[in-house]
Amino acid sequence: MSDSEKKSYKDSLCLPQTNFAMKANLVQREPQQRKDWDKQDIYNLILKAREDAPLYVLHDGPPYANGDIHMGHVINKVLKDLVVKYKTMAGFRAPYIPGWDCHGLPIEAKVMSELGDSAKTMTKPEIRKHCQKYASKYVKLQTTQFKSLGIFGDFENPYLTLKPQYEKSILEIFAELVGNGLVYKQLKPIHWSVGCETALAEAELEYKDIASPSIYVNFPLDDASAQKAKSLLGLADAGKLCFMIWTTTPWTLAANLAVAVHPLLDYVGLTYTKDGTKLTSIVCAQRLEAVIKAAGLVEGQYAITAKKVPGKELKGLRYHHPYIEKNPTDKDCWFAINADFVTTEDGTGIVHIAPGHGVEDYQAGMQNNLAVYSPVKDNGCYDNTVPAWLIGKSVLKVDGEVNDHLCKIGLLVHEEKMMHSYPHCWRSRMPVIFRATEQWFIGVDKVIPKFGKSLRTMALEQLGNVKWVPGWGEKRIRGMLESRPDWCISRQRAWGLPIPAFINSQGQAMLTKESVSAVARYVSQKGSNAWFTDSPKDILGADFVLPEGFSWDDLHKEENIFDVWFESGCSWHAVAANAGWPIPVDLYLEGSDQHRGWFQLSLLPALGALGKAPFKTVLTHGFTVDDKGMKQSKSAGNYVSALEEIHKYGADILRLWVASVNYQEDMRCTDELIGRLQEAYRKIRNTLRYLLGSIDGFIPAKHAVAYADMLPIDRWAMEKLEKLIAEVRQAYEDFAFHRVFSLIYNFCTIEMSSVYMDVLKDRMYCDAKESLVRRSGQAAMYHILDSLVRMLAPILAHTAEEVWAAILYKSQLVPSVHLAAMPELNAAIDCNANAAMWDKVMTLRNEVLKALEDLRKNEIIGSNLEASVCITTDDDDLLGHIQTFGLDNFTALCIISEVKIEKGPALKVVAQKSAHQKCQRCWNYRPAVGRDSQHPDLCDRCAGVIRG
RNA sequence: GGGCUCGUAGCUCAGCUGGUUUAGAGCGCACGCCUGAUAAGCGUGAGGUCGGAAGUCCGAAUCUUCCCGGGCCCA
Repeated sequence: MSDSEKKSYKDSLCLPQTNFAMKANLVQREPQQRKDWDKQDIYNLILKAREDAPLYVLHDGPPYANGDIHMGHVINKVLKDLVVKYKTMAGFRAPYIPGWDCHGLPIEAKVMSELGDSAKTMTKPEIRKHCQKYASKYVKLQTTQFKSLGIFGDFENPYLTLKPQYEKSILEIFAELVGNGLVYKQLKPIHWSVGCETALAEAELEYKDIASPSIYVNFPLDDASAQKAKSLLGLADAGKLCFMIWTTTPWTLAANLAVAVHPLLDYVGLTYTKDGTKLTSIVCAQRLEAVIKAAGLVEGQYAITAKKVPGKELKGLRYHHPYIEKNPTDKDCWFAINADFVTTEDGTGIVHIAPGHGVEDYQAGMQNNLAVYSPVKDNGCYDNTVPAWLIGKSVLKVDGEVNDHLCKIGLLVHEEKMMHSYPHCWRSRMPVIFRATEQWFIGVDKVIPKFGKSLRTMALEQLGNVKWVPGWGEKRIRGMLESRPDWCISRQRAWGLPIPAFINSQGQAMLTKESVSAVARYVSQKGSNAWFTDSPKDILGADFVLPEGFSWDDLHKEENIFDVWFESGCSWHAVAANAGWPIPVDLYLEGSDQHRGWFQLSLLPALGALGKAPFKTVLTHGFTVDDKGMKQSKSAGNYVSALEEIHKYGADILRLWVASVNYQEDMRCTDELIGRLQEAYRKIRNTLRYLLGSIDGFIPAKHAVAYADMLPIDRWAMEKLEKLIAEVRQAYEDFAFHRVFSLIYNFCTIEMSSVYMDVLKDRMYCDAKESLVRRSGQAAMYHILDSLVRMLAPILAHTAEEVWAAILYKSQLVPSVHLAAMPELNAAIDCNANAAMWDKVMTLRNEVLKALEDLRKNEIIGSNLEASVCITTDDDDLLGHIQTFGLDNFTALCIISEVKIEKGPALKVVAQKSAHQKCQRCWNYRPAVGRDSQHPDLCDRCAGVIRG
C-alpha cells in the first residue's frame, strides 16, 4: 500500500476545527479588543446589567498625577481589576471609579523648575494654573496607560482631588473635624524642608546615610550650682565644673534652653586637664568609658569621683550657655531637667535640649515650662536673635563654624564624623531640619465630646472590626497608630486646597464649623482658586455672622494649604459617600506602605467625622524587587519599565504575571520573569483552542449528555472540573489570585493536556461523528471550556473575551464574558465519590507509561499505540476498579493498543510490541485488522465508521 | 537603631495548629517519542535537606533563641 493511500483516511476523521488562532499576537489583537469594549461602553453596560445586584465597592486609592505608570501601578491596578471583574461575575454590582491625587509638592516643584525665573513674578493663581495643567496632562496620560492594561472603570468620570466638588467634600469633612474640636494651631517643631521652604509630612521624607559631626561639649555650671554639684559628688578640687553633652547637630546649640538627664541613671564627675585648664565633666556612669575614649584621655590623666549621683538629684542645676550671654526667651532657661528618653546607647547621658528643634525636646520643654525657641527663618538661616557671628548663616552649613568657636573657647571636648541615616526632603533632596513653626494640627488625643473618645482610641478600637489581608496588617497599623504624633495638616505652598481659616491682625484665627462650611459652599462653585482672588466677604458671604473679636475690616485669609494626605484621606466621602454608597465601603487595596499613608489618613478623618472606619476590608500588596530580591531603581539599572513590558508582551501577559505571584510578599520582577509567563499563557491558550476545536459541531441544546450518562473518563474530567471550580472560587474569595492561576494552569497542563485531551483523541477523531461516545466527550469538553473561560476572564481579560466570542453556542446569552457568571457547582457531581478508584487507576497508568519508556529506549516501539501490556497485581481493589472502569477504557486511558490484567503475586507491568496489525485509520494495533475483506487495512471500529 | 514582614529545587508556588519511611507540583532543563492540536502534543529523568547556627522534643521545613540576607515603614 502506498503512502498516499494510507493518508487518505485523514479526511474521514473528525479533527478539531476552529478559527481561534493558535498564535495570540496579543500586542496587535488587544488594542482592537479594547476598541470594541469602548464602543460597547463595556463599563456602563456591565453596571446597567447589574443594576439590581448587591453592591460591592472597591474604593480606588488615588495615584499621584505625575509621570508614566510603573510596575507598582500595574500590580495595584491589575489586582483591583481582578477583584472588580471577579465580583462582577460573582453577581455583584461592582463599580470602579478611578481617581488621582492632583495637588501637592511634587507637581508644584516640577512646575516651578520648568517655569524657572519667570515663576518669581507670578501670582499664586498663575502658578496654580500651570500646576493644574500639569496634573491634567498626567491624568490623561495615565488614563490611557491604565486602560491599556484592560482595566474596566469609569475613566470618563474619574475623581480628581482638584475638582471643586472634591474640594468641597474635603472641606465638609474638615468642618466636622473643626466642629468636633480636633483642629488647632500651634508652634511646634516639625520636619522643615529648607530647600522647599515648607513643612513636610512623614510621607515626604527620604532617609539617606550622611556623615554628621559628632561633638562632645562642656556646658559650665554657674557658681552656685557648681558648689552644690561638688558636694553631691564629693569633689574637693574640681576645676571648672561642666555638664558634658553630645550632639550631632551643632547648629541647634544656638537654641539650647536646657540639658536633660535621666532621673534614674547614675552620674559621676570626670576630672582632667585640657589645654592647661582643670575641668570636671558630669557624665552618665554608663557612658564613662566611651567618653574617656572620645576625649582621648589615658590612664592616669583623669580621675573619676567615687560618688555617683542619680539624675533626679541633678535636676535644677544651672549652667551657662557656651556662647550666649542673655536668655533669648521670655521663660527661664539653662538648667538641668529630667527626661525618660535619655538613653545610654550613645553620647554622654546628658542631652542638649532645644525645644524649637526636636520633638522630644519640645515635649520635655513643655513639661518643664521652657519656651519654644526657634531662631531659624524659613530659608534655614539664623534670625537676628542669635549672636552676631551666626546671624543670617545657613544652619545646614554652620556646623563647622560652631565647632571652631566651641574649640576656641575651650568647651569642645571632642569632634568626630559619624555616619547615620538622616531624613531628607523628597523633592529638594536636601537634609531636613526640625524647626518650630506655626502649624495646623489634628489632635489625635483630643477627646471628641460627641464620641467620648479620642481619634487614637477610636482608631485602635476599630482596627479589630476591619478585615486585614494579610492579617499582620492590623499589627502593623496598630503600632503606627499607637505612636503617631498629632497630624500636621498645614503646608506653606501654593498648589493645594487652602486651609479655610481667617486671621485678624492680633494673630487670632477664626475657624469654626460654620465658617468652614461657608467656604466649602463657595469653593464648590468657584473652585479653590477663588480663595486667592476673592475677599473674605465674598467667600464667607456678606450675611455670615462673624464671631466675637473679628470684623470684616480686619480679616485676612490664611496662607497655608492642606497636606495632600488630608485631601486623599477624605476620598471615602468625596467619592463613595457622594455616590450614595454606604460607608464603610467593602475594600481598600493598596501597597503596604499605605498603612502609614492612605489607610491611616483615611481612617482618622472618617473617625473624626463619622466615628467609624471607611473600609470593611483592607488588602495590601508588596513591592517589586529584582531577581536577587533587591529594591529596584532606575539608577541601579535593575528597573523594569512597565510600558515596555506592556508593549512587548501585551496586557494579558502582565495580568497573568500579576495573578501568578504571591503579592503579599516582595515580587521578583524582571523582563525575563515576565517573559516566562508567555509559556504558561500559550499552554492555557492552546488548551482553550483545542477544546474549542473539539466541540465543533456540538450543539448543547441538541447533543447534551448528562454527567450520569457520560463515559467514565468523561466523568473523571467532569469531577476534576467540579473540584477546580470549587477551589478556584474559594481562591478568588480569598483574593488568592496566585492560587487561581496555579489551579487553572495545572488543570490545563495535567488534567487536560497530558491526560484528558490526549486520551480523547482516539474517540474524538475516529469514532462516528454523531456517536454517543463522541457526544459524551464533547459534552464534557463543552462544560470544561465554558467554565474555564469564565474562571479565566478576570485574569486573561482580553483572551477570555476572544474565546467567548469563538464559542458558537454560549451557556449564557451575554455580549461579553465579563457579563457572564462564574461557574456554579453542579449538585449532581460528587467530585470525591470516585476519588479512591481514580487514584489507583491513575497510579497504574503511570506504571504502564514507565514500562513503555523502557520499550522505547530499546527502540522496540516509538508510539505508545504500538505496545501491548500485561499487568499482574495482587491488589484485589485495583482489579475490581479496572473491572468497573472497563478494560477497554483503561486501554484507551493509557493510549495503547492492548491491555491484559490478571491476579498475580505482585504488581508487575510487562510491555511488548503488539502482535497485531496497525489499523491505517486509527493507528491502533488490533486483532480485527485484516478480517474485513472490504476494508482489510482497518479495525472493526473504523470499518464500521467508514461504512456509515 | 526600632516596628512589621519575607527567605522551601533555576523560576512560580504547595507543604494548616510539629509525626504518611527517600520534602511535593507545574514550568524550565536533559534525554527520548509522535507528526491527524504541529512556531503544537506526549513520555522519562536529573535537580532542594527546606537562608545559617543552636535549642526544645522520641520526632522540626513546620516551635524557641540567636545570626545572616532582603522588603516596607519609621528614627
